[in-house]
Amino acid sequence: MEVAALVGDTARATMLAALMSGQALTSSELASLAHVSRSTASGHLGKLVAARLVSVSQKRRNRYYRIASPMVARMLEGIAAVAALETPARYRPRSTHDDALRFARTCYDHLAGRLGVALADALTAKKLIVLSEEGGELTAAGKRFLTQFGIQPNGKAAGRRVFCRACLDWSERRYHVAGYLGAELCRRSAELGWIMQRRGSRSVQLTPAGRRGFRETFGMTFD
Amino acid sequence: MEVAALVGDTARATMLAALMSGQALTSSELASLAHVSRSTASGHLGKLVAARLVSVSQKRRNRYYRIASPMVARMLEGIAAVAALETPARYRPRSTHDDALRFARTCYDHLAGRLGVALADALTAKKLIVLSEEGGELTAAGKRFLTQFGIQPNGKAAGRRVFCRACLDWSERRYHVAGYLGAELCRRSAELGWIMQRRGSRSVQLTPAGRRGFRETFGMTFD
DNA sequence: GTCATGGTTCGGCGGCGGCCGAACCGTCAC
DNA sequence: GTGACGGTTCGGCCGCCGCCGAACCATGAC
Repeated sequence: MEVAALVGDTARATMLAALMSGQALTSSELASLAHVSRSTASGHLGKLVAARLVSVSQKRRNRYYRIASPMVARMLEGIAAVAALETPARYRPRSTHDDALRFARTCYDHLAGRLGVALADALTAKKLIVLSEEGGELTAAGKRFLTQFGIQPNGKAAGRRVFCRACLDWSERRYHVAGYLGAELCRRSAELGWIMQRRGSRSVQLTPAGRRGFRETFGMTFD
Repeated sequence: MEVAALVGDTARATMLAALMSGQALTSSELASLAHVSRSTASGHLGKLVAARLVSVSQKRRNRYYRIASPMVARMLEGIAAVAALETPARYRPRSTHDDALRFARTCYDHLAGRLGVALADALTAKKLIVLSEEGGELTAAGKRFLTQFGIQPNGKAAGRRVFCRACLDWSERRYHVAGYLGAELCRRSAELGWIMQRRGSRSVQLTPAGRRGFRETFGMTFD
């Protein structure tokens, strides 16, 4: 299981966590996020690429790294879920950044945290989706709704991956929506300016427009 | 992600892999399987228990270790699936033990390998279950069949966990049946003497009775 | 009681691998 | 051309952690 050993190193784990935002990041950015020198980061990234955990693409002078596949993302989710369980009632430092992550973040390509779980709850309550640990399904009403919301229920990308899947949220310990649907919900929310993501961070900010939009469209409230 | 670091060590990974057979094993057995001294194994197991990846129970003079939860098992499956992908077309040593594992093994509590995938295929072909990446479902015919086969579709344990779930088989790169149904199919097959498991190994042997049984009951053939 | 067995703890050894800075290589701007 | 910038490679240092054997502590058989 040398894969686990790769993920086991702190610096590499930090880089992978940053890449789990779904963004493509450069070697230098990752170096600074992981608090190591560029040379060290380069070495780590080389190993990750060799192991096919991340892929790299050249754009002008920069090299952009990203998670290699949804399968890798799922593995990392799984590890994070177990890691989150592991801490019993112990003292938890709770930085403000942690709080931000708990509120809303991206999980590779979909929304997670309180926001992600609330969205899943709202969709369920409105009977637009049926979500269970085994997967998820879109209702007829859901199909109509999505089209109206700006998501193609039959988009060309939809056929190539799981349509709707429940993903265990490590901070909320409940499920949120992943798969094609989860990714599209996240993409469309960003497109509408409801959420914004800082570069190099997984945390997601809810804009005033988003606060309004999620309320009016999904009946969600915050605090 | 110190969880990954724990799994990353060769000796611990070997122990976890052995425990993924679903059996409870003693410290000494795990030491010998991982080719380390008892003292070393004891240290490793202490860490795994502390991290809640494995649990331990005392029976007479022996301490029995086992995977702590289905969630941990799922995480390990996920890592194994990625690890199996990682190797491109490279040279693969292929020992006879590996071949045995590829043919049939347990994956925590259900069947995997060619046998596991073939069973999933047979159940699907007979329209007893519907299996997809997102999960699985039992048909009405499936419910009748299971009862007759000796599995309670509504057993008391069924409510506490996912009923039917698709688990990615790392050797076949296709799905087999996991969840309560997967576990019950495995349990019942062993009960009928169709399969046998060697202690400390994940590999599963198909008995002559099993060869007959799987053929007559599920229409499966081997080689 | 004695002896055997299963398991953990302790102390010390050794090596893998992560870390850095310096040097180096391309690409781009000018 | 020169200089700036992003990235990788190299060499060497250092420390963590996995390893073992020996001692120790149980429990159980007799």
